[in-house]
Parts: sequence; C-alpha cells; structure tokens
Amino acid sequence: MYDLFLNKINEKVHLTNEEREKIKSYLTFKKLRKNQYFLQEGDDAKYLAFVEKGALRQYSVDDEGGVHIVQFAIEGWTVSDLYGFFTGEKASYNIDAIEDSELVVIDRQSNEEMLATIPKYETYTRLQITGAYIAMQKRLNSITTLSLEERYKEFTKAYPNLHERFPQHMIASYLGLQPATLSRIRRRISEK
Amino acid sequence: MYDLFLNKINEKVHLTNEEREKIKSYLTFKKLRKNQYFLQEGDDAKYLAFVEKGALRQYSVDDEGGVHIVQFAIEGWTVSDLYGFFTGEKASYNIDAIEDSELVVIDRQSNEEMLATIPKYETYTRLQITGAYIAMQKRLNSITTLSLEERYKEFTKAYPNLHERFPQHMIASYLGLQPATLSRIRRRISEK
DNA sequence: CGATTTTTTGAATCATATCAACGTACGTGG
DNA sequence: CCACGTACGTTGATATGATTCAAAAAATCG
Repeated sequence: MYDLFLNKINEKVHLTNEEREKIKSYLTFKKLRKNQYFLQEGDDAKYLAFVEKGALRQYSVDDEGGVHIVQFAIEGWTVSDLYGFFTGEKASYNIDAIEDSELVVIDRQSNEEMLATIPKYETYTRLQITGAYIAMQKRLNSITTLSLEERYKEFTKAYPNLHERFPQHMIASYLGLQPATLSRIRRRISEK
Repeated sequence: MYDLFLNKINEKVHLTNEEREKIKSYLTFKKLRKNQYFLQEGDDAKYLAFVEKGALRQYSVDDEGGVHIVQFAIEGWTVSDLYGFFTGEKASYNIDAIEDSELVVIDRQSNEEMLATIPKYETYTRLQITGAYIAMQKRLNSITTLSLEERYKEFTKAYPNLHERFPQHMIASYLGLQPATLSRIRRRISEK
C-alpha cells in the first residue's frame, strides 16, 4: 500500500528494513473521489500528500474568483500548502482531486518526528525540496523569458504526461494565460 | 569573518563551539569588486556563496541578448546556480556583483562533506531551501495573479531594502517588465 | 440521448512592448 | 574638482499581442 512512496525514498537514500517499517508506522492512507478537496483555503494545512494514484491540482483564487493553478500532482509527486504546513498559518491554496486518487498522507507532527529521528528521511526531504526549488526556478525563468507559444511547447515537452491528463483550460491556468489564448496558440502551432 | 554566516545557521539550529569550528574549516572568503562576475553562464557552478556584505544579482540572458534577473542577493542571502551546483552541469545563469561585496564561499565537495558529517548543517540546509521554495512559489503566484502595478507595490512592500539598493531597470527585469513600463507605473502610483 | 462542460472562433478593447528622443545623474580621468 | 562621456530614467507615438465577451461547435458525462 505504501510501496510507491517507500520506493521513492529508497531511490534517493537506501533504507534498511527497520527504517522502512518505522516510516510506515507514521503513514496513513486516504482515498479521494474526483472533485473532492484535499485542502481548502483557510484550513489548517496539517497534511502533506504523496500521490500513489490519481491526479490533483493546487490553486489559488483571486478577488474576482479567477482560478490560478500553481501546481499539478500525479503519481509519485508530493503536494501540500508548504507554507501553511510548516508555519501553521491558514492555507492560502486549495488542493483538489481531478481524478479518483489514492494518497499517502503525513501529518505535521509525524513529519517533524521523522525528520528528528530518521536522518535518511531528512536527507530525502532535503533532496526532494531542492529538486522542487530548481524546477520552480526554471519555470519562473521560462515565464519571464519565453513567448507564450514557446512556453506551451516547453511544457508539453517537459510534461507530456500532465498534458494528456489535465483539461486544456487547467493547463492554460498553469501557464498563466486564458483558455481562449491557449486554443489560438495550439491552432497556430498545428498550422505549421 | 564568518560570523554573519555562522550566526545565521545558529538561529535555526543551535551550534556547539566544536560544530562552529568544524564548519569554519570548510569555508573560504572572497571579495568581489562591483561588476565582477561570481559565475558566468557555461562555467562549472562549483560554488555556493553566502553574502556577508554587498549585493549581487543572478540572471539569464536570452537569444536576443535580453537580461532576465531571477534573484537578488544582499547581506544574509545565499546565491548559486543550484542546478549546476548539484548536478555538475554547466551553469545557465550569470551571477555578478552590483556593489563591492564580501562572500563566504563553499565549494561543492565541502558542501557534500558537511551535509554528510554535520547533521545540523543538513537541517539548516533543509530549512533554508524550504523557505526559498515557499518564497518562490509566492512570487510565481503573484506573477500570474496580480496586475503589474500590484506586483510592483507588493515588491516594494516585501523588499524595501532591495528596492533602495538596485537600479530601477534591474527591478523591472526582476519583475518581468520593461524599464519604460516600470517608469510609467511609478508615475501612475505617485499621481494618486 | 439530453444536459453540461469544454473548446473554438470572431470582433472589439486594453495593456504592455517597442522605438526613439530627451533630460538628468553619475563616475571617471584629467 | 570640474568636464566630459556614458548610463539611467522619463516621456511620447505607435505597434503588437493577449484579454474580454459572446456565441457556436464539439466533447464528455450521467
């Protein structure tokens, strides 16, 4: 049940059987139906989710009710409102399921305990967040550097799996443009 | 000479004298004159810099020669091309000094050794990068959510110290807009 | 199959970029 | 310390690209 998650850790820091079991003892499992929330703005973001199966999105909602997707998550990815998770402040993002999903859930307290008592878990966490940071910097750079058309191309190339799984208007939101604009960009590309 | 850096670590994870000394033994010190490069695109990004004094910028250059600032760094901040630093791939960013600066420099190998042998250094690193990740996510969100005017206001409010220290065209670059546009935005704001 | 959501398309509008000129500040060498 | 040259900031006119609003077409779901 927790294998994908444990294997993911194991890839980065080799675990003994004992460590595997110890980590397992902190984990819980959760199923989410399509459209269900994992987190809502204003909640206490007490949990961190590792996706075993399914697909989720993390987004903010602006004053006019516009949705802005900051992250997608599919199998093997981790999601949470990290700011809320670490500070205890109210969540400023929403997270919900785009497909029926299965999650490995870690609560704040368990996370702290694992970080404090399982050095390899801390190492895993550090590597994980470092990778996420680098990816985000790249994304930021592509937003400020590239034309919309190049941005879209880069996205489909970098994440063909996301591109297939999420509806087009969500991808538009993730890329920071209007659905109508993305539609036109796609036509321009296909006409070449 | 390394006090600011060691105190910064100490704030997050309390260090014994022994640990302080051990960390010190890995550090080197470097002065940079205004306009000098710390890193150039294509270099091996072997080093990570903690700014003791001065101000630097990290930026990429696009095909048309346009400069895009991804990060500023002043006293107490850390800079590097993290992707290159961790993977050994060639740097894709440039980093240079905007003022005469003094840096605490850590090379890749020292970093690895400290991570492996000083648990508190790893903890510090994890906390540090987590904070950087959260800040960047917020920045990304503000880019896709806010109007340019709001973005500029948010920036001046969040980083008044950066705002004072860097020339306006660099701030424009950081915010992802043209110098001429920033000038107009400032006028609009001041006319209110 | 019908109902709802998503995507496409068109036309008008708006915001920002671009290009160019001017004024000002800045630092650098004489 | 002044004068010159270069870099920086401002402003105007114009061009460009994305948004907005609305409606129709297509796809998806129950």
